[in-house]
Amino acid sequence: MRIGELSERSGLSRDAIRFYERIGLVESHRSPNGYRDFPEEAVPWLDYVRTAQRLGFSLAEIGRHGAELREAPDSAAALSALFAERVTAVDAKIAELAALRTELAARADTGCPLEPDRVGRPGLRRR
Amino acid sequence: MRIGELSERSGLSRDAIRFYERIGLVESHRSPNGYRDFPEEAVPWLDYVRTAQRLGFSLAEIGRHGAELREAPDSAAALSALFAERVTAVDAKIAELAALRTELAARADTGCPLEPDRVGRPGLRRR
DNA sequence: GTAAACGGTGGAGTGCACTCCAATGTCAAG
DNA sequence: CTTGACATTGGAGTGCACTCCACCGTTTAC
Repeated sequence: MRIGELSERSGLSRDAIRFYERIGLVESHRSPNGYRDFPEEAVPWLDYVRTAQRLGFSLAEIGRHGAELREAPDSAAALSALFAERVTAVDAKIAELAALRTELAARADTGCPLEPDRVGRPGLRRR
Repeated sequence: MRIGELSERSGLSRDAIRFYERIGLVESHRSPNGYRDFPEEAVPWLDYVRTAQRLGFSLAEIGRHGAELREAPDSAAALSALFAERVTAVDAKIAELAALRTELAARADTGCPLEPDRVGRPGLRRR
């Protein structure tokens, strides 16, 4: 399909798609007239890209992930390991969010947010 | 405290703190010599800022909510409502991540990651 | 008293992820 | 054959969140 259709179906702008192509996040071949021709699979792929990106993964990470998968031997185990790694990263993010949620909920309870006194939970917080 | 101490205790660079001050995310008053003087509360506040930011909130969002909280009437209920709103936003993010996790885990299981419907292959082009 | 460490400012630069634009080419419909 | 929608390119611009720098003044340790 051409870029206009992919744009509509993926919800990304033409410019964004061309940008993604430039950085190697998506591929197309060219029709004889020079127009980009994208495969069907570009739609779910860009969908995945958007999701991962919205959830805090950079385009570089997403692209690296894709590249690793492509370069991995055909071993299903190797591929699974890469995904498992991603799952771990996502789990870590979820855990962080859960902690933030707790903090926020505690402040909502006390009604005593940033101003009056202590904001951070009392105790050790070092980095 | 001066900016160096705050930098160390918050884990943010001096430049970042000065930048935050410029955009109104943190406040200080000045010592007679012109040095910034930050209150103790700046430490937990910046801690909170970092956490929220790492988890996908923009500085603008963080600042907006901080401002709302500071400007809110003394009503604990109003403040609690604002925090409850944040909690809702965090919950939404967690839900999205959970969905991504499911997707990733499914692919890890099949060992057939981008393949079932052949995703447009990323061609690694480091620029 | 001097040197190091710390503080100040303004401004330029960086990396990311686009977005907009001008100039030009392609193609189907009227 | 023209019009209009769609495509191409390169390059400039945007917004965010810093980071680095030069050049200067202040404070502290010896």
